[in-house]
Amino acid sequence: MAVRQENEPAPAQSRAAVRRPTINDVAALSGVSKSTVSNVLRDTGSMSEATRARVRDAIKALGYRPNAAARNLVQQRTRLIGVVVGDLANAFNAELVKHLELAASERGYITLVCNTDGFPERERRRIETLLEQRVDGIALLQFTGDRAVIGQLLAERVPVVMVSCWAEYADSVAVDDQEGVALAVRHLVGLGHERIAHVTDARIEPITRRTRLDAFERALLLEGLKPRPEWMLTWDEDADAETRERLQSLVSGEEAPTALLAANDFTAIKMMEMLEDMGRQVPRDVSVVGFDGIAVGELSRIALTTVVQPRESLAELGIRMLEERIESGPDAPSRQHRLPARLIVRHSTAPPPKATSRRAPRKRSQ
Amino acid sequence: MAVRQENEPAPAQSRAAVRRPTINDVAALSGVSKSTVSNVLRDTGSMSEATRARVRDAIKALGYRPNAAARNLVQQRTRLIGVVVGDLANAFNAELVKHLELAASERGYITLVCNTDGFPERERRRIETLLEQRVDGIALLQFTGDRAVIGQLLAERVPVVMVSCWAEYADSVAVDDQEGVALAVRHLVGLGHERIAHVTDARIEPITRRTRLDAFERALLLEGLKPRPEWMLTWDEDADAETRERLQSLVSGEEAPTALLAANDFTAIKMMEMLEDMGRQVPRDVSVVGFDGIAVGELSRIALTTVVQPRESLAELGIRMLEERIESGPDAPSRQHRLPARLIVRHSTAPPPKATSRRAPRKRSQ
DNA sequence: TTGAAAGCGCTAACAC
DNA sequence: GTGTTAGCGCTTTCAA
Repeated sequence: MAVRQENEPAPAQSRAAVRRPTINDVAALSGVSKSTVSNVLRDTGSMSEATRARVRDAIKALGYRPNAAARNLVQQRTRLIGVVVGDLANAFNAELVKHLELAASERGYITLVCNTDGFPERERRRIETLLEQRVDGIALLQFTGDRAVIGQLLAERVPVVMVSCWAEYADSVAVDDQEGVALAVRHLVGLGHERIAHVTDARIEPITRRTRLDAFERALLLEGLKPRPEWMLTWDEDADAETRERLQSLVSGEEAPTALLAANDFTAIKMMEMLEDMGRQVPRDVSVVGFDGIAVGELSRIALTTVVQPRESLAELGIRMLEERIESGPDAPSRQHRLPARLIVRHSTAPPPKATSRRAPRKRSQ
Repeated sequence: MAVRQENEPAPAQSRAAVRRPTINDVAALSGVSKSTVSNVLRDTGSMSEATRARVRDAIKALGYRPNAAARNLVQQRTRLIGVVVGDLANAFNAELVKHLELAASERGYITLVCNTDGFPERERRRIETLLEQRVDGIALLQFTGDRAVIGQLLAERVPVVMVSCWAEYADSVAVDDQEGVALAVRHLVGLGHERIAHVTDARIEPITRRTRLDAFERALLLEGLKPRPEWMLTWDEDADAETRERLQSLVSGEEAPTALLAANDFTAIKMMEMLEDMGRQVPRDVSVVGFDGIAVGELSRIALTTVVQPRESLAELGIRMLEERIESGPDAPSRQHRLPARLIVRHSTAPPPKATSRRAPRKRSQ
C-alpha cells in the first residue's frame, strides 16, 4: 500500500471526468460544420447522402453522444419531469411510480423521483431542486404534504399534475373514490352487513380521506343505514397503541360492527392483523374491505376483498395530462379526471356471524 | 370553442415556458456584475456585506433560481446519478431505491430512476439516455440484464456501482449471501430438518443466484447432509404451471423434502401459496425460509422466516462507493463489500412432521 | 472587492 | 446543401 505524502499532488485521473467527444470533434473528423452534424443528429435540414454517411461514421468512430445540458440550455426545455412521492416503500406508490416512469419514457421524458417521507421540509428542498433542474413538469402523487406548495408551484406557473389525489385548481387524475366506496358498501350490505365501520389512514392525503369518508356516509345512507361517528376510526402509524385500543373497544361491545371498510389496503391489512391479535377471525367474525388493489392482497393467505384503482391508467393519463399542460402553457383551464374503480371480491368478506336483521336483500343496479 | 384559422399564429403562452430570471437580471437589479452574483450564490470570493445584501435582495425579489443546465455545462458535472432497476413493483427493489434516493440526496445528488422490466432493449435505451444526461455515475440494482452492458459502461469509464449484485471487475456491494444461506440452513437443521430443497427465481441476477445455490450446497455438506440435484428448483414467473408441477412431484414422494429454502422472499411466499394449494400446510408439513426481509413477510398471516438484507446499509454504502468512484476516477482499483445477513425466525418454520432421524442436535458456534 | 471576458456544447436563424 | 454566427445561463480565470 503506497502511503500518500503530505503535499503530494492528487492522482492524475481524479474527478477530471473523461473528456467526451463534442459535436466539434465530430464536425472536424467528418470535415463538415457542426450545424451539419446537428442536422444529421436531429434529422432536419437536407444534405447529401454522402455527407450524412460520413457524419454517421464519425459519430460512431468517436462514440459521440450529444450533451443534454447543452441542448437543454439552448432549447429551454429539458424533457425532465419530477415525480414527488411520499413513500416509495408503499406498494401502491411504487407501482404508480413504475408506470409513470414507463409512460414518461414512452413520451421521451426522464423522471426524477423524489421521496419525501412526508416531511414538508424535505419536500420543499426536493421541489426546489427540481425547479433548478428546470423540469418541464411535476407529478405529485398521493400528496400528503403542505398544500401551500401546490399553490406556490402554480404561482410559479410550473406545469403540475396531481396523480391519485386532487386539487380543484390543478390538473388532477384520480380514481372515482365515491363510486369505489359505494361498490364496497353495497357488497357488504349485500352480504347482510348492517353495522359497518370505517377506518382511514392518517397518511392519506386529506382531501382524498375526506372524499372517501363522505362517500362512505352517503353510501350507508343510500342503503338505509345510519352512519355512526363512533365507528369512524383513523389509524395512525405513530399512535398504533391508541388505534388498537379504539378498535378493541369498538369490536368488544355487544353492538359491534360486523364489517370494516378501510380507506386503503395497507390499513385494511393492518386491521386484519389487529383483529386477529384480538382473537377475532376475518372474515368469520368481521369482514374487511380494502382500497387500492395492491399485489399483497392477492396472496391466498391475505385474500383481501378490495376496490382496485387502475394504476396503469392513472399513470398513463397523468403523464398525458402533464404533457398537454406543458404544451398548452399555464393559462389553459385546468382539467380533472375520475377513473372508474372496480371491486374484487376475495375471502376477507363473508356474511356477518349471525343475521342481525331479516330484511330482504335489496336489488340494486350495480 | 374558437376554431383556429389555418395560418393564425400559435396562442401566446403555448410552450413558451414562462421566462425565468437569469443571473443577468439579478446583476442588473442589484447593480453589480454577474460574477459577483455568482460569487454570492456560491459563497466564494469576498465582497462587502452591503453588496452581498443587495444581491440577496435582488435574488429574492426576482425569485431567481440558478439554472442547473448552465451550471452543468460549464462545470462538466451534473450531480445526477442514474439508478437502473428491473422492477420497482418488487418490494425489495422499491425499498432499495427509496434508500438510494435518500442517501444520494444527502450527498447533493439527484437520482434518475430507470425501470427496465428486465428487457435488455429498454435497459440499453435507458442507459443511453442516462449517458446523454451526463450522469456522474450509475447504480445497477439486482441487475438481471445483459451483463455486456456493464463491460461497456466500464469501457466508457463511467462510474458504476452494483448494489445488491456482483461483478468482479466493478465496484459492488451486496449482502453476504454465503453466510445468509448458511444461517438459514443451520436454522432448519437445528429444527431437525434433513431433507431440504432449494428454490431459486429465474429473475434473480445470475451471479447472485449461483452464489446462493453454491452456498446452499456447501452449507448442507457442512451439516453432513447431501445436496440432491433433483431438489433444486427454479421458479419462473413465465412458466408457473411447470414449477407447480415440479413442486407437486417433489413434495408428493415418500422421501419428500420437509423444508424449502427460497432464494428470495417473493419466491418463498409463492411457494407457500403453491404448497397450500396442494394441501400442504406451512410450517406443519413443510417449512419455508425466504431471503430479503421484505415488509410483507412481517404480516402475521405470512410470518415468513427469512434472511434479512440490510437494505439501508446497502444503499448508503452503494452511494458512498459511487461517490468515491466519481472522485477517484476510473483507474482506481475496484472495491467490493459484503454486508452481514441476519436471520429472522417467524412462523413459517417448525420441526419436520415426523422425526426422520435421531441424531443428537449439533452444537454450532453461530 | 469587483468586473470583463472567454467558453462549456449545443441549436437555430440566416447566409451563401 | 452547407457553413457562419449568435446566443442559451452559468463559472472561472485574470485584471483592475
